[in-house]
Amino acid sequence: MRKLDVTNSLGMQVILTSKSLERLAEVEMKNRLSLTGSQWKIILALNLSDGLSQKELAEKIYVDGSTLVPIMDKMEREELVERRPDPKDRRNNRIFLTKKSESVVDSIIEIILQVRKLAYKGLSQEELESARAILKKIMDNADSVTNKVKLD
Amino acid sequence: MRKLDVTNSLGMQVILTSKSLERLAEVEMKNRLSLTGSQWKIILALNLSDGLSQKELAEKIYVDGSTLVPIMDKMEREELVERRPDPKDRRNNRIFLTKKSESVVDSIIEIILQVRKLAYKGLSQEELESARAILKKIMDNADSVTNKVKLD
DNA sequence: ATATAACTATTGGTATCCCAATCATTTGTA
DNA sequence: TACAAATGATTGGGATACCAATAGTTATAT
Repeated sequence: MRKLDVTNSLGMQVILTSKSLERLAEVEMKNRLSLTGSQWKIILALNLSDGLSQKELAEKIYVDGSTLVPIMDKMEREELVERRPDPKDRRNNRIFLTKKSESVVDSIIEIILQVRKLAYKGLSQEELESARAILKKIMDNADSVTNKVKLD
Repeated sequence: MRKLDVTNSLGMQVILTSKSLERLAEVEMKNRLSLTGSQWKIILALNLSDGLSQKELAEKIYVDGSTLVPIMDKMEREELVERRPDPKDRRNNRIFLTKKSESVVDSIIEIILQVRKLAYKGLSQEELESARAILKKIMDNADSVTNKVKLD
């Protein structure tokens, strides 16, 4: 019987660190802004480029289009976003931030900066940038196999 | 209105790379072994140390104890694991692999090695190890906050 | 111009995932 | 020893996530 300890592998470390970071951010976003894990990402994405279609938004936050549907339903009920029909192509929904969600953007950014400060303690800018570049390569390798992302 | 593009940050890259790797592994595990994302991790963990309690197993794969309950229910129905009462402490379930799950361990390991080969293409051992160490520090930083100290 | 293909959003089904609360058991303490 | 505190598994509630299939719309082919 072969044995393989994945505990100390890079792949597993990526997965575990991802969970840690998501948890850390989510605790603060929930306690201080009552936002869920995907809501703050969506608000930030729309703050950068309002009026994305649902498909474009899904790609930005890297989830399947169908995952976004119930999330948008809820955010619309909570008046955090607005779905408007695209006059040029009636298949599309165009998503826009509301005044209510725009008012929390600054707080979201503050929390993210605070999370970074905590998470990156004891690490240099060079280390962080080097890790980021390595992870980017790994993601591109993986995606090119899964075909999730077209190669530009 | 402040703007913050998290797209190219290390934190977001960790989260995205994690998703990419999980998807890549899951496609293979599902197509070839009909195993879900958590099932193969659980089988590997038990293959290293059979007879863990549910709590210990949850910690190994870094999920909440309650998350594990329906997963163990299903794996027990599918005869992939067995829950046995702990005679020394009747609060514990001790989890053991079945013959059926032991028979797929080698295939799981093969798939993981194959995934690594694909994902790490073009990267040196030094780069991989350096990235792993940096992520470990970040995880420890994040966990120390989530588990002990309050952010404010 | 019409049939077909491609595309966007949605639905239904299944699987994870967390937190808070609860039950049974064990440990710690007065 | 009795009784409170801690612990492990579970349940219930809410959220996220994928895939496959569908409806409606637009693009493309004959």
